[in-house]
Amino acid sequence: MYELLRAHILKKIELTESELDRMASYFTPKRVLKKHFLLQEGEVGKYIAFVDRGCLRCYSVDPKGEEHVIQFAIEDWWISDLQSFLTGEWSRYNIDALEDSEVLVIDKISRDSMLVEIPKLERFFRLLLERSYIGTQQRIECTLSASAEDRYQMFLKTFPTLAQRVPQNQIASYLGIAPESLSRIRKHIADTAK
Amino acid sequence: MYELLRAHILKKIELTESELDRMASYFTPKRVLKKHFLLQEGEVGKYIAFVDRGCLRCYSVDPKGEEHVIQFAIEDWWISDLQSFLTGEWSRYNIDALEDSEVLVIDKISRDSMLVEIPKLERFFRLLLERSYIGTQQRIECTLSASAEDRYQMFLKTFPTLAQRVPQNQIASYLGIAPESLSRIRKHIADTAK
DNA sequence: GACCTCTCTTAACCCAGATCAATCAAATTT
DNA sequence: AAATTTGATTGATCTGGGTTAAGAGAGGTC
Repeated sequence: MYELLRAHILKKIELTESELDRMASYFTPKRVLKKHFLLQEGEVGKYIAFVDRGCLRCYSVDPKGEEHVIQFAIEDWWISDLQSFLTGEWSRYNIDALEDSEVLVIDKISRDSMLVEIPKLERFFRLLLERSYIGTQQRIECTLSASAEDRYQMFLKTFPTLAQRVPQNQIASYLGIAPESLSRIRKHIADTAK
Repeated sequence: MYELLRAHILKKIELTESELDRMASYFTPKRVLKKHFLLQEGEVGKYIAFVDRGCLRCYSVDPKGEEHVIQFAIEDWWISDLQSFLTGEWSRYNIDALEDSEVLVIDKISRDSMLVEIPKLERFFRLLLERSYIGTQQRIECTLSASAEDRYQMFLKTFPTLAQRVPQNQIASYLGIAPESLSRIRKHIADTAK
């Protein structure tokens, strides 16, 4: 089950077979069933997880008890509370599975050792972060400048697969709109199309 | 004028004097006067800039002609259109100076050479990106869960210096609210306080 | 000192999207 | 298969913040 991870890394940097093997040996497979947690608010985010199969989300719960989806992750994506992972602070986020999932996790000590043993991976993680950073920045731009309907349209375009797999109310939460509003927006799009 | 940059890097990684010198030699000082541009929409973002003195902003202009501030940068911060810089695509952003500023810029070819010559800097940029990514993710969480007033309060807390230096309408744009609304919010805060 | 230009404030009105409430459909559980 | 839970839809109503418009300081510039 390390095949996807190996391929994922080779897309960004070059590693020898033996480096790939040593890299893989730092990761531990973990099964996360639907509605089970990989991380709960108040814990320390021990792991960074690579999704081998399934779908997870990272979300916060505000004082009113409302959930807000920070991030989704399906196959070939990473998910974690990076802040908690890096600083050792308690997490303000929850990460749970929207489908039965299998992930490969690595803890901080292992990752640090791995980066020392295989310094080429520094580059991999820099590239990965560059992409992630660009993604979040685009999401910010989007919320600053576009209407709820436009944001939904962009979501469909950017993440067509996710849009199929994830419940509508979760997408609404990710976009920062009420589920009822998303329902109306979808109706409006459907009406306009025909 | 490389002192601030040297100190900035030493805060995250260890470099020898000679490595610091070689690092600094890759950067070029550049003066950007108030209202002048470091990058304009449609150009390719050639540089990553480290702010030595002054204050700049990165913003997009939407189809209605409205500006949306993506990022501010003052002394000891970095500013760029990372997407354009990395991919070579045309930028959708503008970067201009809100005050007369001095920055240290590095282009892509130089940065790549620098990273090859001083691989320890891979780590520096990874750490820098980790912080930036965490920051943007927190900003997203904030827009998803907090009211305009709460977002402004958090801004004041997180960036007390910026709040002093930057015009109110720019802060409003950064927070995704109309300048008139921010004015009302400030009045409300003042009224509540006394 | 008169004249711009920018930024901020205030007030009246408006609207996109939230909230509340009821219903329906489709999974899950028992 | 009946009962329960979960997610989606629809309608009615409300509201935070947008929009428009007008005026007021505060620098700059001639």
